[in-house]
Amino acid sequence: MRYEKGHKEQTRKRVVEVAAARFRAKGIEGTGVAGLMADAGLTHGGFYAHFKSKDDLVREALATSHARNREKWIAAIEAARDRHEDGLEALVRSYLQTAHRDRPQAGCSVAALAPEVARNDPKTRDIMARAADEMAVIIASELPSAFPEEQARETAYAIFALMIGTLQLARVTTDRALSEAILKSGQDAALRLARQEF
Amino acid sequence: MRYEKGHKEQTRKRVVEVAAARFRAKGIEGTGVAGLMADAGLTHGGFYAHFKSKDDLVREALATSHARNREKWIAAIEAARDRHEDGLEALVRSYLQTAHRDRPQAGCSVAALAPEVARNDPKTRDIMARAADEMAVIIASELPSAFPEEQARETAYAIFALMIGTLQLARVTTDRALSEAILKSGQDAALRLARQEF
DNA sequence: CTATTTACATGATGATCGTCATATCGTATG
DNA sequence: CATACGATATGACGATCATCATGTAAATAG
Repeated sequence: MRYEKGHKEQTRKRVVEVAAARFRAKGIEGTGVAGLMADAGLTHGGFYAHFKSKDDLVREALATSHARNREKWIAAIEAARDRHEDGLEALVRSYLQTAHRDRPQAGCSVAALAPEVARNDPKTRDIMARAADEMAVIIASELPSAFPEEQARETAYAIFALMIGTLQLARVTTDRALSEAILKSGQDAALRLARQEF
Repeated sequence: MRYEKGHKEQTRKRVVEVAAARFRAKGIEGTGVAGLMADAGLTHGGFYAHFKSKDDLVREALATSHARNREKWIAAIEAARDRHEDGLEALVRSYLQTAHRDRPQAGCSVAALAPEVARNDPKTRDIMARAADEMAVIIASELPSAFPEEQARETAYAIFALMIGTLQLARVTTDRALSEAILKSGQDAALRLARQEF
């Protein structure tokens, strides 16, 4: 064998990682296979030894982005717990912050790619739909216990929708002060939805 | 002159109209100049007699989509007023409905294109940012008068963010029942935000 | 009724797209 | 130490991309 054992697997992982970042930064259609491989330190030729198509990579990259973000969410909540603070508030403030707005390549794939994925095939849409559902489950688990279960799930989806919509509006807005204000509005509204009684 | 007076202007308008629909349906990068012109019943050659670049058309198409949607919003509110119903509720329910989810080509350009526009140049981003601001103004004007002005603007942005995020999640979700439930969650949450006291 | 004008068509530019066939070449294995 | 293997490179495929130079034809101006 030309390379050490496990080299191919490692390379594959690196390509998926690079892809996950580039898709979020430049869009799926905006990312070419050649540039992708170059970013991973390779040429375009080897691509199809790893993936059967670009769509195949798209699905894997979406799953990877989601897994990473999910970990961040859980970490943010647990860190808040350790400081005896509200988990959902920590999550919302961490999500709707300037750093997240300015670094889509490392951020939420739903906020960065939802409309583009919505135009994709059902298999790819399903990956993001499942990701969104998992996010909603996490949010629901941090809602005040006063929420009836059904209401919790619905409110969780609404809070997640508010989060991605707010991040997108903040990213579109060129006026820096207004963009910050939008992030803050989103934070406040999300927490109001979470704390609302029925 | 080869064609009657005003023919060129009419053609240009038709191209912008077709573009506004295609961008929302297939994305900006997903829409080629050739296909666009074919849709308008023309060949690709004449394109640059009308627009100095594709980016130029993108900006015009975004402005057109927004203007159309703004009219729809105002019409929905006024129709509700005539029936002595709440304008904002009518707006939210009209926006977060199955027909809008299933017809992005005729729907809100912010929900369909925000992340892609966020990656575009500032001039293009500004067009959408201004559109979003106008939508927020409309929402704010329909909020209960109990809202202090500053709070109204912020809540309006949050409601709009919730609306676009909800529509996107509903479009990604392949499970039809869940997609409907997401739309309903968004409706309820938006109205809760609107009716909340401070 | 002819000449001029101009909206659009034809066709080509070089770039980049996704995909694949084949060549290379270093290392693990014999 | 030689060899066979396999991970990646080279290079090409046809398609499509945005853009532009030039050709054509028809309606208006004279």
